[in-house]
Amino acid sequence: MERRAREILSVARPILLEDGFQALSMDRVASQMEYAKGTIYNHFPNKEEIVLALAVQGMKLRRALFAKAVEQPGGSRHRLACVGAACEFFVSNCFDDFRIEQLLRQVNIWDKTSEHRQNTIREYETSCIGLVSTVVQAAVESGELQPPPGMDPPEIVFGFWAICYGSQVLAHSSPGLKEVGIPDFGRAMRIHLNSLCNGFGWQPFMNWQQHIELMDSVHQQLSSDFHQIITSQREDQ
Amino acid sequence: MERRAREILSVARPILLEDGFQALSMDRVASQMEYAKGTIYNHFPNKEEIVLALAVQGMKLRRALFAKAVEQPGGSRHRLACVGAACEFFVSNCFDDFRIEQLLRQVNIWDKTSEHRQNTIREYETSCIGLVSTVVQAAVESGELQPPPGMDPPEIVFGFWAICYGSQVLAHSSPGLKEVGIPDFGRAMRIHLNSLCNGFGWQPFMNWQQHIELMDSVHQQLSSDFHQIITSQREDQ
Amino acid sequence: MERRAREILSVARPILLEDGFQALSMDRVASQMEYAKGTIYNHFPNKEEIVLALAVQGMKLRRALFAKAVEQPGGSRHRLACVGAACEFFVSNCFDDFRIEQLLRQVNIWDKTSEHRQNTIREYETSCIGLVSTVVQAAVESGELQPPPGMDPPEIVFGFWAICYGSQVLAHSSPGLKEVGIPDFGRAMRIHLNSLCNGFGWQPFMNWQQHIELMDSVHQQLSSDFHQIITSQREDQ
Amino acid sequence: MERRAREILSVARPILLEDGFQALSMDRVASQMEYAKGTIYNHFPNKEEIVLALAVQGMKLRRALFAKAVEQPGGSRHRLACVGAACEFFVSNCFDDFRIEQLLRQVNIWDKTSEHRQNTIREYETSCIGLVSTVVQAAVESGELQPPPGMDPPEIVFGFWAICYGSQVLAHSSPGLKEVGIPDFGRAMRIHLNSLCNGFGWQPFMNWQQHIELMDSVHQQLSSDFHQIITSQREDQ
DNA sequence: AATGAATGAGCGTTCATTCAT
DNA sequence: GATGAATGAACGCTCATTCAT
Repeated sequence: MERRAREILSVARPILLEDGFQALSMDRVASQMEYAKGTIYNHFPNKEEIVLALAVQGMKLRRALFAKAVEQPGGSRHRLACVGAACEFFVSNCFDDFRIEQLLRQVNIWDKTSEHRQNTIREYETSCIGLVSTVVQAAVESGELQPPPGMDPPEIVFGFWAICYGSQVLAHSSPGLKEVGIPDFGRAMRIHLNSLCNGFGWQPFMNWQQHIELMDSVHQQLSSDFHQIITSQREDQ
Repeated sequence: MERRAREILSVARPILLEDGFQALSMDRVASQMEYAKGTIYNHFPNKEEIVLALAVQGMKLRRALFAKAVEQPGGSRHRLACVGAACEFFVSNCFDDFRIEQLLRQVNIWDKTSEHRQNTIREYETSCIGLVSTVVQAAVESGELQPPPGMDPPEIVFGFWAICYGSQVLAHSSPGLKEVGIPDFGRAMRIHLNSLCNGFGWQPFMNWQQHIELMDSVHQQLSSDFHQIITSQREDQ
Repeated sequence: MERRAREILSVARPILLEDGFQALSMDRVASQMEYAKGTIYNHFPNKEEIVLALAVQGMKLRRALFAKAVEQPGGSRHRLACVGAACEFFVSNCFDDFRIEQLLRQVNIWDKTSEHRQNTIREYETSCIGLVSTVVQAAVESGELQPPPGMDPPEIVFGFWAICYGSQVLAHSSPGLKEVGIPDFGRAMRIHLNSLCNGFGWQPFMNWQQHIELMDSVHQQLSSDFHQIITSQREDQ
Repeated sequence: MERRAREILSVARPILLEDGFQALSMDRVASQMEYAKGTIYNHFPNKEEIVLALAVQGMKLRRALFAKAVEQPGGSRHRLACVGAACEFFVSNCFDDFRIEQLLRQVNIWDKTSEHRQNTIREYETSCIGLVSTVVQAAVESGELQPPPGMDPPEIVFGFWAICYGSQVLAHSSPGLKEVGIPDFGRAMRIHLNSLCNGFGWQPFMNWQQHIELMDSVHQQLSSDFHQIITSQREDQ
């Protein structure tokens, strides 16, 4: 049944997160639930598919957050801040999902998985970029942003995405960021994102204080919406 | 004796890169070289240490490139471009090392490794950030850069680092970046790095064309130096 | 209902032939047809029974060929040639059936199968020997053959059967028969069968050229009959 | 060590013979000896190799018997009788080896085995045919045998081989040979082999009684030699 | 009659690690 | 210091069979 698959995923998730892909074994999953190993294979043909299915859960969640952020009213830069808030919210509240997504980028999972689930993953990724691109596109159309010639919205998005992704990964995997002189990576990330906007001449110009205030207010505004989204999504999982 | 260790690493490296951490086993390493499994254990107490040792090789290399970049004459923004060139050069010519470093950020390797080698890794990372920080520091001191108050050079570096790292990882792990609308991620990365500089008001201001020209010229200038460095370093490995 | 069983067999057959008994599993059969695993168990209590049922199909076919061969007019030696032609035809055109029969002689199938199907198999085998024995019997009665005292027709048949069976198996399983110096095992087999006849003094004596000519002509004569038989039999399967 | 391999084979052999290839599992072998499963894999990379190794033992033995038979003095037909005796002796006293050899002809073993052991098997087979061919060759050269034109010694051997192999297999796998009317397949086989000789005009002509007497006497003569050979060979195994 | 989820023992294989030589 | 046989738990996966629906 469908419920069975969700149970399997809910058992597999903590194993994957706490002890890594290597430690995720069908034996271990089976031993932690009431069903036998063979039963798990009726739902997932191999453990890689389990990881993919877990990743899909997270990507679904994030896309929902992004969709909510993008649909906010206001100027393009304000809406971009909303997306940034969605990003921050996602990493804060769904950090596990973020880490699972990271896994996909590292371990050799793709070879053994069905094309169907692979496509699902790709669609979610594409769709997230697309959502943010609409904000950039709106900025261009309204004249708030004049990107370098030959630079399309997705390429602009790529920069923000790289800062967000890179910051998060480095922050959580670099041993002793504080010792190096980066005490609050979240604040640093916000400032960099804002500076990048300014660097592109994205109107209205904001100094770092204005940006941080904006981010805080946006967070407050969307917080309950976001919580509602992840609550309802997780009920389905 | 020391040579033995290097031989082991040179056998382990392609296994790790081609088939992943899971596939790296002492058995397989031993079968591909003239020494027995037991001998390998005399040099590396477990396979995680091998991975760490491989990572150290790469980080040594990159620090050498960074050192060369940082010692270039010229304005701070020009020197930062040199560091950028070093980054690009590293990923182009030492992509394997880059991937091994990524591995460290994902797989559960740290638990089983000696504190000594862990510290070595940390020192190289700190040292790289430190090198780049000197450029930022110089920019601040010369007045070319006025960072937001409370933002120290390492935090500035963090932004550039995040863009570089994030871009590379996303570019090499996102299925179908081109389909999404990002045909040349290298160019996009350069533009974003430049925009970030501009966003911080780093003098002299540069538009994207000037920056790309600068990067190209810097590359040409340093190319042979860089090649010499990786050649000599690899002889030692 | 009966058609269902035939469908199952037609799915199982290529699996058995291409990948062997080990690879034949109820799961695999079910996955290749429209019915579920449980349904298959309603028709065949285990996979051994499927193999037996497949073998019966082949043995039915061969007996039909033998019956046609034996009913030919002419001298006993001519009729024996007809049986030989049936053998050759069977192996050429129903090689799969021949291989399945071989399987029965090797794999431990008998323990798990019903006595009923086992008896069916035995009856077909006995019946084939019986058919050929009638030819030998006729030869004895007509005086064309004087077998050693105490040697009954079935024992004579046994020799021919052994040459045919042994030749076929050796030819198809001996790696590199040609390299050993046996370029055309079919021709060799014919000569040996003829020599055995001559050795028993079976009248009329034939040299090897006459025998091969006889075999060729008999083949031409019976070919269309044989084809008709396997066509009609296979419709029933 | 070498002794360990022999121990493994001696455990595997009865499993293979009593319950078939399917039942031969590394688990079962390990459970029946003092060494662990992993140890077995140090000697044989998979179970197919074990079967091949067992087959080699038998083929070595048979070739030794053939070599002894062939080196007997006397006319070619007498020496051929010696080979026949070797065959009969082999099947009587090394029936297990004969059955293992049969296995090779049926189950898909070749795919997973090393080319080295495969070649060993082929060499033994070729070598056995070669030994018998020398007898045929001698018969031709002495004028005792005039084979059909274009029929080389190995092709002659093929006929005898087919009768021997086919008879043995049919005798041991046909359910109820006696019921069919073949009470003593050994006697039948002898008569057929003799008739085949006569059919080729192999001199001196022998009737079935003379042949059976010859075979009996040859058996008595060689019996102790043969026993000695298998005893000494089995000590090495 | 048909289904197909569930089972769980079993399979072939791997591998980090130990340790006597 | 080097060896490599030995270990034995663990792994991913299969599959004949059962049985409630």
